[in-house]
Amino acid sequence: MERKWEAKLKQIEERASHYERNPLSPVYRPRLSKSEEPPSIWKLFHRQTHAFNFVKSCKEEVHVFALEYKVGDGQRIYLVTTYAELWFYYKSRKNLLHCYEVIPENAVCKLYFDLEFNKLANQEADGKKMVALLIEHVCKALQELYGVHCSAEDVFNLDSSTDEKFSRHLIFQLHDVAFKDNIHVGNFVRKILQPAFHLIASEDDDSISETTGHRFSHFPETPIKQGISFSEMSSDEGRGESRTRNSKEQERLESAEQSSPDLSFLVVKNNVGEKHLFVDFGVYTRNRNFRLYKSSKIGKQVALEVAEDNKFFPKQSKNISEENQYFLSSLVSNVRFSDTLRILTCDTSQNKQKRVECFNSTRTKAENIEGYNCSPYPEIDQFVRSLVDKNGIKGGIRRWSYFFPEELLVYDICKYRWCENIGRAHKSNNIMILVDLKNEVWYQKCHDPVCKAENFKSACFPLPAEVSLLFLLKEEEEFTAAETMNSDTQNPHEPPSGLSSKDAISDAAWDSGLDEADFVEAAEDAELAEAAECGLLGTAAETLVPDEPITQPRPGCARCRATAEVWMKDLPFAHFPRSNKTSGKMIRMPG
DNA sequence: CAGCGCTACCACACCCC
DNA sequence: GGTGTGGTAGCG
Repeated sequence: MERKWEAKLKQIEERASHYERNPLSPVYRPRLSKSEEPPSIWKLFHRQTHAFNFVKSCKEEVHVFALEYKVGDGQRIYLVTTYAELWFYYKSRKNLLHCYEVIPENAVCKLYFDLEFNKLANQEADGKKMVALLIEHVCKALQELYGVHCSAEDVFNLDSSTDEKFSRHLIFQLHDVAFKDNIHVGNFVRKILQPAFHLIASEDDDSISETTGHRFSHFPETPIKQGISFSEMSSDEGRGESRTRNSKEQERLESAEQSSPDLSFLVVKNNVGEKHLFVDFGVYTRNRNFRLYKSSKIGKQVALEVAEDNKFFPKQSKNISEENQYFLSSLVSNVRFSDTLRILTCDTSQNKQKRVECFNSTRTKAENIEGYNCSPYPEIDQFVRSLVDKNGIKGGIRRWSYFFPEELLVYDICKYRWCENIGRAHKSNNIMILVDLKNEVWYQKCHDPVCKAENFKSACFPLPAEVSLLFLLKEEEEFTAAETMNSDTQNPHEPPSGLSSKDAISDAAWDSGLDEADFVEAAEDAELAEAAECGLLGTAAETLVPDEPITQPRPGCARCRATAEVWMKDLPFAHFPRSNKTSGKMIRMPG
């Protein structure tokens, strides 16, 4: 034990001395680029939190993907890149064979399903018919609960079946509609399939896998909110309009309750004969990994492909191939903000209860409901509150939504209605404050139909220093600069001298997105063939970004700035998505 | 050196009748 | 015996 410790200590000292001999170049030297091409972003991380922290610090629109790399134990590493760059390397299907989208917690996303049953245990089951019936039921539910119209033509239907197992993914391509996050999707799915739980519970008490409510109805509970619409004229809560909407909902609910749908087609048996549902409810958890279109599980051959009975066909585009369109459609968290987008929510009854209690306990204070209407960025919430607390009017945050692609936080404001467009407060329409985390600016839009019609967007104002990522990072850099290990960054592609070859490879993987030539070369290297087989583009598992930073950020360079992800991990803004277990500072939303 | 986020299950403590 | 709690194996 002691010897091990001494060896570690010696290793650290050696490394420290190396960094002293090779101090960090103070000047930022951009990498040589062929033309005006956007820079490559291709980074691998062992830890999901590090990957998300890197995303936060990246100016470009990047996403986290999980790659399986070890047969058997399902171990994964995390890749951060753009959709376009991933597709560039991914499309040939010679590499990156086992990729998963990480559906970021708290991010707006599409409605999706994972469906499966054992064919041997359910020989009479007609999978295609079950899918069609499910889609029909879901569309009906969307119509009745949210007034959202859709059909089987809006459902991207992916098949991953084998001889043993029927397996599908459904990704709903709703028009200008999405869910607040995948937890809300899960609540919605559980809600609309509750009669099926009853079916299992009544027939077989041993295999209840989900707790159920006591009411036996079609869609047992109306969501507490119907989702704000960024387009509709709305939404003074508790006043005339929302009351009108609520009574409409009541009508929908009542008509739904008159007849209970037959969901018996959802009941299947597992390989030991226990009853289960065709729908997998385990896929609605935070940061869920969801297998990509054309990826297979490691150790298996079968990839997700367009199902025979798929009825969704993406729009033709000049610039984007059909396959790429399918790929983009399959991505659950690929939802961009737009003025006309509606965000659906679906709370559990427990959360509703909490919300009511919270509201009752704080309403006398006429304050915001702390803890519920807070985003995972408390500093930014506070700043937004300060923006809407002027001229004796204390506005509040009614709700927030997060759009991962643009890193955009959209705050719906209550009480405070001052609109820059008309130079006064709106009489009946609320405003929005949008915080663009990428560009560190905020601006105002509003729900007023006239302002919307002219696509009004206020001027952009910089976020104040205290909530700016740059500021926090700079402080942290100054703090750590003296004691941080430096390395030679003269050429990002050239590993620091004096390190082991293993470290050298690490550095290359650490610092660069492979360009096409690199990629081909790497993939053809016989020694790396196995790793390539695992889909790692020739960067074997041990060549990943280590937890310790080897390069230090170069001031002014967005990409290099980002490599400080390790230093960032304890900063407040880094706790979104949720930070790792050890920090435990993340405010988790109820539920 | 190295995944993550759950849920079901178990052991145990504590309480009450 | 009922209920709450804390740890963990194992699943997706």
